[in-house]
Parts: sequence; structure tokens; C-alpha cells
Amino acid sequence: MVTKKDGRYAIKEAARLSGLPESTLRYYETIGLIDAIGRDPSSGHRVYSDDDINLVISVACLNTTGMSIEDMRKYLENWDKGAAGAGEQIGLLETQKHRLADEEHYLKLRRRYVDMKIAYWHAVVAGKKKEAEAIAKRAREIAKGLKLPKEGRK
Amino acid sequence: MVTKKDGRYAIKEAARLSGLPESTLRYYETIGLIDAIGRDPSSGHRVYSDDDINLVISVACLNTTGMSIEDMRKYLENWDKGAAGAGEQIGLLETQKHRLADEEHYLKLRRRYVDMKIAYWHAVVAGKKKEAEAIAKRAREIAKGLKLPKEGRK
DNA sequence: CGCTTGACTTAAAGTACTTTAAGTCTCTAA
DNA sequence: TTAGAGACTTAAAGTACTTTAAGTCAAGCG
Repeated sequence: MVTKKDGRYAIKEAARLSGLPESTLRYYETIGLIDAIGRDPSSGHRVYSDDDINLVISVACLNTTGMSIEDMRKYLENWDKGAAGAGEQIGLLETQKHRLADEEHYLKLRRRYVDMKIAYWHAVVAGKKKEAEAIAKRAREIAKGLKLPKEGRK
Repeated sequence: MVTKKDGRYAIKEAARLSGLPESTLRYYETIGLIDAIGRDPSSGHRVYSDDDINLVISVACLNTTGMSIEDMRKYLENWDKGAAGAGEQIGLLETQKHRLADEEHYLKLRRRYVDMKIAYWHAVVAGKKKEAEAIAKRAREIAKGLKLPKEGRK
């Protein structure tokens, strides 16, 4: 890579840019999924370079696809060895894009379901038994499309 | 409840009807989130009644909303109390609703960010350096509002 | 009748984080 | 200049499952 902007980012920035919690960034480092990040000599705080940020974003993309840590490890190893180019990057991003779209869909359904449950309890409090039952029925209808929320990781 | 259909379902059926894996059904039972399920005397296998199935489906719904186990436990306790526990019930659900709304918001941003990244790599492949840089800048702009992706369960 | 197959059982270990507790460093305001 | 706030550090414990290993039971087949 020719990128040499040499940015200096705190872990907070790395978390914001990648979408991964700080705790996860530290965790991935301790298990060796990502290499040790450079430190500020006086404070001991991690200092992320532009290259580090790009790597972390890539890892975040893999993570959001539901890939297991061991698979991510292999993928990153092959990446270094094979020097996979932009094509693989794009494929990775396309996959993730679809996954995010799906997630958004289920999230909407979940929210509608929760709204329904709230309406149900309000009806119960108001003593409107019939209405409550009708709402419960509608809730069950929504729940049908509410399959698995988080895909199991291997 | 007046439901007395007295169906007899194996754990496999319960899993299929609720969408929860068998392992999770067993787990929820061992931690006491759901009461002990009756057993077939000779085989020792769990036998789910219609009421059990209804409960399990409700738990599965709560689970899909991302509610923590402790919150589910409270919710189910209030359930038994009926209208008396409705207030707490609604509070729990309102919290959940806001959590889902936030998640949806960040999901949208993340998708826009991924789209930008895809456009970036296409520009790189096409050798359009200037355009790529412009896109990268826009991506960074989006990333600013891109805080935490999946909120931790308590 | 013995043997395999399949569905189930439990206990324990593994996974992927997340949270908490306790401590360090730097900066600001009194 | 010292006291506190804020951002970070690590190690350890906690969470919510999932997987695995080892075993039980009931049916079907040669």
C-alpha cells in the first residue's frame, strides 16, 4: 500500500470508524486476530495508523457477516499471502451490504412487534379484553415473519 | 388459561414452532427461565404441552427483540401477575423499543457507509484516483455518525 | 435375539464477547 | 500545585449460548 497519511487515532476513533466496540478491538488484539497496535510511549495508549484503521474496518466487515473468529483469522492470513485485490474487497462488501439490508428488515419487524405488545398491555390495563385479544392476534401474525434474528456463528 | 388441548410435542417440535434451537430450550430450562417441562416416564424425554408451546413462543419473541435474560425473567414474572404487572411490562417494552429504533438508525448509516466503500473500490479499480479520493472523503463523513453497531445486552 | 440407528439425555467445555474493578497518565481549573 | 475529571490500561469475571462427549431408551431389521 502507498497510503502514508500517517494518521494517529485513539481507540475511541478506531471504534467509531469501524463500528466495533473498544472492548472488542482490545479482545481481537489479545487473541491475535489483529496485530499489536503501536502505543504512545508516555501514556501506553494504543495509537492506530491509517493502515490499522483500514484493517480494523475490514475485520469489522467480516465480523458483521457473522464469520467465526477462526475463519476471519484464516481469511486475513490468505489475504496477506495471496495479495487479494479490490475484487475480493468488493465481494466482501457486497455480501455485507445484503446482510445489513436483511438485518434492517428484521429490525423493523421486531419494532412493530414490540409496539404491538405495548398496545396489548395498554388494552389490558384499560380492561379492554376484546381489543387486547385482537392485538395479541395481530402480534402473532407479525411474529410469523420474525424468524431468526442473529445468525448462528459456527 | 382455559386452553386444554393437551398436545404432546417433542423438543424438536418445540424448537421448530418457536424458532429457538433445542440447545437453547434446554438452557432456558436449566437456568429456570422456563419451568421444568414434563417428561415421558420411560424415555425421560421432554414432552411439551400446548401451554408450554405458547410460553416458549412468547419467550422466543422476547428473545428476538434482544431482551436480556434477566429482563425476560422479570417480564415473565409480571405476566403471571396479569394487569398488576402491566406497568413494569410496558416500561420494559418501551426501553426495548428505543433500543431497536437506535439500532435501526445505525444500521442505515452502516449500509450507506458500505455502499460508499464499494463505490470507492470500483473507482480504484477503474483507476479514477481523484474520484476515489472524493468518495473516501464522503465515506469518512458518514463514518462520523457511525457509533456503536450492536448494543450490548445487560 | 442381538445390533444398529436415531432421538433424546446431561455435564462440561468452548465461543465470542462484555462488564467490572483497579490502576495509570494527562489535562484543566482552583 | 494540587485536586479532580476523563481517557485510557489490564486482568478477571460474567453472559448467553453452542458444541461436544458420553450415555440411555425404543424401534426396526436380519
